[in-house]
Amino acid sequence: MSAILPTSAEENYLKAIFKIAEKEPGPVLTNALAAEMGTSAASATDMLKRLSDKQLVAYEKYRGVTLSEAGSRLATSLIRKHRLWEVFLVDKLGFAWDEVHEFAEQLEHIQGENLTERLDDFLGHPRFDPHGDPIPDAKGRWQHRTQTRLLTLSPGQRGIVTGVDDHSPTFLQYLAEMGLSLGAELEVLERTAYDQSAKVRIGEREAVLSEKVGQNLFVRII
Amino acid sequence: MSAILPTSAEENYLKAIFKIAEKEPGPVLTNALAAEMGTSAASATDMLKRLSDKQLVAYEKYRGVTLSEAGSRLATSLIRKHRLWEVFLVDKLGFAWDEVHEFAEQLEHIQGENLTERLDDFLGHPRFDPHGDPIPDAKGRWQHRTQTRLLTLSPGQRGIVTGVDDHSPTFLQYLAEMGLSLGAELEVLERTAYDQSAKVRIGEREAVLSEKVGQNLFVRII
DNA sequence: AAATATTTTTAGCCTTGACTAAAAATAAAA
DNA sequence: TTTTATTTTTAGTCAAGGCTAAAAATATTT
Ligand SMILES: [Mn+2]
Ligand SMILES: [Mn+2]
Ligand SMILES: [Mn+2]
Ligand SMILES: [Mn+2]
Repeated sequence: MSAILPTSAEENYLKAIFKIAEKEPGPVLTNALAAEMGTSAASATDMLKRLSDKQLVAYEKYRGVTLSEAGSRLATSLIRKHRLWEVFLVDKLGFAWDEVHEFAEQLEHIQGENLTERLDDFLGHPRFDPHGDPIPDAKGRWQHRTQTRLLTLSPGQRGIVTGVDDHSPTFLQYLAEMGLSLGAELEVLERTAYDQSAKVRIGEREAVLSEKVGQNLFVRII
Repeated sequence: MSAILPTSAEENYLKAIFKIAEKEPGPVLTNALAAEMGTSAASATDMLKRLSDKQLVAYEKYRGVTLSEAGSRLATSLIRKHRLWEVFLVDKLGFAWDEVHEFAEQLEHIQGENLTERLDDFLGHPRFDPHGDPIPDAKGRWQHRTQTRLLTLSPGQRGIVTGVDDHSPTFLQYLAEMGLSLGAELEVLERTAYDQSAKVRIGEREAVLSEKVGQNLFVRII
């Protein structure tokens, strides 16, 4: 029983199912999957049949889909590869954190013996990617970390930037311009009750961050 | 006129045409291309029509095919990427020279702005890949080098290993076991007229190399 | 409970890149 | 110069992964 290799398209769907189920536990619905993949619902249904045939998901018509053990392992491995390649692109090739996603989206599908483990060695076994997302280890175990949205901090509280909940290049570029890279220290000085915007100190600078920013930026309180 | 990106399959065919034409100048025949690609002649004909539609080749039914200017640029760029990734895999990830081809066959197709140039910078602008093959520069210019087959050396002549004409893992592994890596020094001690085998000194060791090895190993005479 | 709205699946079509078998063109031999 | 052999192309088929439009199932209102 030589488990045939999944195609890149299959891998991408598995990853999408994993990500949706992570935020919203329970079966993943066809429309949510299609939206995440940027395809039609009909295409998603097609793919779900293929993944079901390959035992990578448990799919019940009209009821949604969940990953099988094998599907979950594959999705986790894909996320591991994606994030390791992102570390490579930023740490070794010098790309900015908003430039690496599309590359990693391709690189995660490179197949072959030992590549991931050698890359991991070369990078020094990073535990988080350039966006602060955890990198599962070779056995699929996840790092756990307590982080909170900047929005929850009250005036006087300080934090270290640990991640983002919006990975769009525009948001990442905006953060970089504000000096809000991973590891940056900030302190909430004031919060406006009306719109939840916050005046913050970032290193030496002061700035006002909107509710939207507060919602999408993770910090560890110090 | 936004030149649509070629698919991976198209790129592989272009590279195959380039490689055949390199050894055997003139139009490349369908059967030769199919053999190089490991596909049927019918599939090659199909692809030649697609490549011709995209102006990447000049194809005349029954007469063979040659690369257009655009096709030649693409093939050269693909070879550049392939060889740079091979350098990465050997120099940075620590793979052996017989392990990297299949990875590079996939990595060469990764698309996106600046990746190749950043990789080239990171690797220190290597001019040859782990098999001694030249890496064209960003403008598609080729390095030139005088090398000769080991077979042509007479007893008493010494050489430095500069490349191979057979890239099969078995040959590459055999050479590594014999101490014949790139840069290794050797001296021909005797040659047997009957079968063209040669007794050689490799560093401290002595060994007998067959005609087949002599034919597939390139050296620079010193 | 019926009617309506939403979600999901099915049906039918398309492109890419394979394949085999048959036909046509070209090359080699008699 | 015919005949035969080889090479190449065409014709027809398939699977993957998309699409749109129509049908069916499920959920929500009235
Ligand atoms: Mn991907
Ligand atoms: Mn990331
Ligand atoms: Mn390739
Ligand atoms: Mn090589």
